[in-house]
Amino acid sequence: MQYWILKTEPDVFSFEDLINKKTACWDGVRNYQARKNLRLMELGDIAIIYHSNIGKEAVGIAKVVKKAYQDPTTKQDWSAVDVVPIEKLKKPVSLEQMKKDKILKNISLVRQSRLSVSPISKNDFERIKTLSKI
DNA sequence: GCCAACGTTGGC
DNA sequence: GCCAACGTTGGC
Repeated sequence: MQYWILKTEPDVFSFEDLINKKTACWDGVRNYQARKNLRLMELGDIAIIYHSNIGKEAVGIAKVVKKAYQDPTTKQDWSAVDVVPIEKLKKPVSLEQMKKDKILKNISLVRQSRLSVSPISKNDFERIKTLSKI
């Protein structure tokens, strides 16, 4: 059981879009490190959805419902997974909050902002959940 | 819109 | 295989 952060630009695909679609194919990843992470995802793994550029905040939680398969948007060797929304965070957790937070300031989202799929610890996940309820 | 950080590409 | 040039991402 692993936790992840999935980053998306909300004007391209937002958490609201995910809620509306119910199931989304998480495709378009074109980064080897991110691909590696995608392929490590297991059924039932949990992902924080983070909005980059616009908002710059964690907005919701999703679950992996289909393991990595061929990205349908390309013939090249890239992977996609399917996710469903679990819950919308009551209060989004901003990047600024995470940077200031003792626990979260070292997560890869903060340290390596370009990586679109990255693992986080259960502890980090719980911390984000806690912050979203304050 | 700018720039820093990072990844990728291509010439040697 | 190295490294400079270039492209992309994302925060500010």
